[in-house]
Amino acid sequence: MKQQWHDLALKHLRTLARDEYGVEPDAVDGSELVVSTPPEEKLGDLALPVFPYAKVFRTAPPKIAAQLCERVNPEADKLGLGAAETAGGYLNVRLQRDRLIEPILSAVLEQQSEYGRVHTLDGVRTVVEFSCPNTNKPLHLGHLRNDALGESVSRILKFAGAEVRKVNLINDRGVHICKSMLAYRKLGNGATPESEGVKSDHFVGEYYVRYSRWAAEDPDAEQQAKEMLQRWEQGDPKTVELWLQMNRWAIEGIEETYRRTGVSFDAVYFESETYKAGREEVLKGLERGVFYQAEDGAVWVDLSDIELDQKVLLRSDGTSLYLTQDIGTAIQRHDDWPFERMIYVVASEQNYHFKVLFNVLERLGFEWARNLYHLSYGMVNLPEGKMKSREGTVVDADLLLDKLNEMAVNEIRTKARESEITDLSGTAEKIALGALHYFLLQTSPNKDMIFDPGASLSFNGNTGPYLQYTCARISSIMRKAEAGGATGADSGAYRLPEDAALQLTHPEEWQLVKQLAGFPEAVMQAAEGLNPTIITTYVYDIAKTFSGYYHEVPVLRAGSPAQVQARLALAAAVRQVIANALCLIDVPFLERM
RNA sequence: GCGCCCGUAGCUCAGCUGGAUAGAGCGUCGGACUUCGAAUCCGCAGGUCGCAGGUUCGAAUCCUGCCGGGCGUACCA
Repeated sequence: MKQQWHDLALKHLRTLARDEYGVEPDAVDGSELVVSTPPEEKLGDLALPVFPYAKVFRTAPPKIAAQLCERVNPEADKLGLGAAETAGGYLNVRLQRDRLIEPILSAVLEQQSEYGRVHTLDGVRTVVEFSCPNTNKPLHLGHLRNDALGESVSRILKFAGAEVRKVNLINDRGVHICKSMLAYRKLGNGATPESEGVKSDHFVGEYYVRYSRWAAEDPDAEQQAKEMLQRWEQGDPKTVELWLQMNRWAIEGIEETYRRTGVSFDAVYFESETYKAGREEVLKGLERGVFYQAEDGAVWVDLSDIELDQKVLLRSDGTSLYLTQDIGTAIQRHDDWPFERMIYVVASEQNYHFKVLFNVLERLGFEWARNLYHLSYGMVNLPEGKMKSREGTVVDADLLLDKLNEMAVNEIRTKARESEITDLSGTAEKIALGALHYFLLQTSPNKDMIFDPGASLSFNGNTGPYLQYTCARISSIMRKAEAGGATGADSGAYRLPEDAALQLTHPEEWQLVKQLAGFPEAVMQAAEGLNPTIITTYVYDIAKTFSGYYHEVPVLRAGSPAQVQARLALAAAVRQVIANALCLIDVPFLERM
């Protein structure tokens, strides 16, 4: 509809240019003509500012708007596109409601969970890397932001047509991994997660903490950790065995958290398997003169031509670095599954690292390197400041979820809803997840955010549970309607009465229909900008409109059976779109809560 | 020092490629439950969009310079 108006207005703008101003139609730039929304409902549904053309026509904008209005209206009327009027330099359009309500609602009700799918990225093979945990401790709040972003962006890209492969990279080697191993060997006495009744990744994490305490008092600890890493790299059987055991514990625990949060991967890479892979590529590059070797044997790349520094790619002893390994994994991933784009969801502290990585890959001649993208996200801080592992202020993912769950249970009991739901803990868990993910995705990715446990765990206001509640209310209305048998509905498939447009004349009903129609565009924007915030804002807006609407307009007790049916169909459509949007931001949908 | 990012209401955040009077939530204050679920709704108050210039019909949005904060700038990851 926007596009139609754009084209129509542009066409007449061009004839106007020729007829009245002796300006070549081609001189009228269509990209200058934007279709926006008027600030107030009563001004119309669409707004087209004509200011940009004042200069070409050497005429005041209100006059251009008036002339354009006169020319555009007859055809708009003929096509059923509504009518335009002017307000200063704006051409405001009032759409023809009775011709739009029915097609928009039936599109939602027919396409159901597919409504909102767009094709802007059809077939684009895209790898999304996210999460990337260490195997020495459980996930924390920072990972939750990363996971929420990675999962949500992946779903959004898929919904925009892309072929998405979600990948994880487990950081399972290095001296930090050896630290928890060392502490376990010293202090573990053969304990296991089972024997202690502790979630297995937390069990491993405890030994990392114990190591830190020990190392604070014993300067020899660091040395011992390094020695253990050497033994690991040499393949010492006892070390490898311990490593395997502790990694299994860590990974099993972490996977449990993934299942809990609805996060999953199509492929998992292990640093222990890929850390050597970059070496060969670097050596090849050295041969071709892309890199150079220092006297001590270290291999360097000189990035001063693009105003970056010189970076080491291989240590003087020939071992790999983080950067080296990332070169290897990128190439390996492209071999495994030739992608067009790869998106790394990694915190902003690594901005520099990715600039270097992408540039080095380009220097090595991989043409796909130009389509690598670092989706950088800001730090998650606490009201008291940064999370510090040394000060024990790191917010543990599982504990946070437990706490949210507990609060949700209390809320359900306070509201006396316990008897209404069949699965208390399951429902509470979905509410907890909804609260968490919505909160994390509400802030634009590139910004740092403050996680205030008190405020963010609230279930009131602009929150995930508010959206779930809106859906639960609609579901409740629909259940009642079905029980009453007056709906013409069977199992949630709502038929739209033929005269729906005549029934839905309330201003908020038109507002809702317009919002429903706006969902595909929100998806497009979110996909283009790799930004779930577009979806969170969109879905809150429509939920808020609906909440206000059902407070003042009765659905089941509407004036006539036809109106009841029309309003039910509208409610069903709203619920459908909210559900579709919630799915994109990993907020569970609830029928009851 | 240099590089990148951020600075919008008391607090936490939206604000599409520049477009009409800058929006939410929380918090404060005041209203609405014999009526489709009050995890809701309605209303009041709250802003020199960090500061100063510039670009133009028009700037929270683009450019430059300051100020404040964050993160980098490892043969760590």
